[in-house]
Amino acid sequence: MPELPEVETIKRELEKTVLGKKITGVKINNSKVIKQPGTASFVKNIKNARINNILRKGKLLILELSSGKSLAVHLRMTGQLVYPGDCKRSRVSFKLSGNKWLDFNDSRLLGELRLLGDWRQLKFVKNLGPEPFDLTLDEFKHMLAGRKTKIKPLLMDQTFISGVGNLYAAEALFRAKIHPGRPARSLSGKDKARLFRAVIVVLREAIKYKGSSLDQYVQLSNKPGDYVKYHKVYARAGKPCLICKTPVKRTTLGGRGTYFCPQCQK
DNA sequence: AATGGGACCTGCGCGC
DNA sequence: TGCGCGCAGGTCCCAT
Repeated sequence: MPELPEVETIKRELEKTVLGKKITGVKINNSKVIKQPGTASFVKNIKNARINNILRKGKLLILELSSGKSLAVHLRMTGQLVYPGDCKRSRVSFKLSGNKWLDFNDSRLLGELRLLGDWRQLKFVKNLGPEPFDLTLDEFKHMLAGRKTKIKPLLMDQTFISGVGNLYAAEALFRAKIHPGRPARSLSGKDKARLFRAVIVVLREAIKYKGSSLDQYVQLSNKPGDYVKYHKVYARAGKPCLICKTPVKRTTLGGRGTYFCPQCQK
């Protein structure tokens, strides 16, 4: 489940390996993941373009091309980018100068590839909230003020802040000792400060360890990320809280599995 | 504004 | 051993 740290990890590896390379060919094994434009036009318009710049906006990866177009990649749940790839399980593979392939894998076909003129015009991008790293504590506090929503779904709302998903929301709330169901506006100043710091720390640590490979996420090199061993609550239902030994609880909030310690998180 | 549901999808683990 | 089922969660969309 790629969130900000996973996508950032891939972005940094792409910069080291494929930046400046030319896309010399495209192999499409399942056109379902190509949302824009049609298949033929996608192939025609991406061929012979050079990868000029690589960006990340929230969980969205953007490859700016020499043609003036950009390739936007959203991994959603099970998307992977692998380089060099082998084309075996890929939905779409890009042949790059040097004759190695960049594979887009996606077992569940929920991921998205788009080739477009100006990625800034994408609705998803326009609606994105600020990156956590770009915020000050004061700004964060103001954003929570008056919000009735439960804090965990709010953290995961990409129009509120961008990049936090189910896993890192749970980890940040645990570290901040805040119950995931608390209305956002009920948080005290100190709560907000702890939460803000926890979000930043968790994301930074996860980037440092190259992401969490619980499910399908892998780094560009096809190796798993190492952050799972530093998880404290996610997917630990019934296991003792690492602080107080109370069994970790699992509930559903906003339709998502939610893990927390009923003793530590108030 | 907030909330809840369904849709998109496939692979996995579970119970029987 | 095999089968059906629920579930995993990122995003969009619709209803209330």
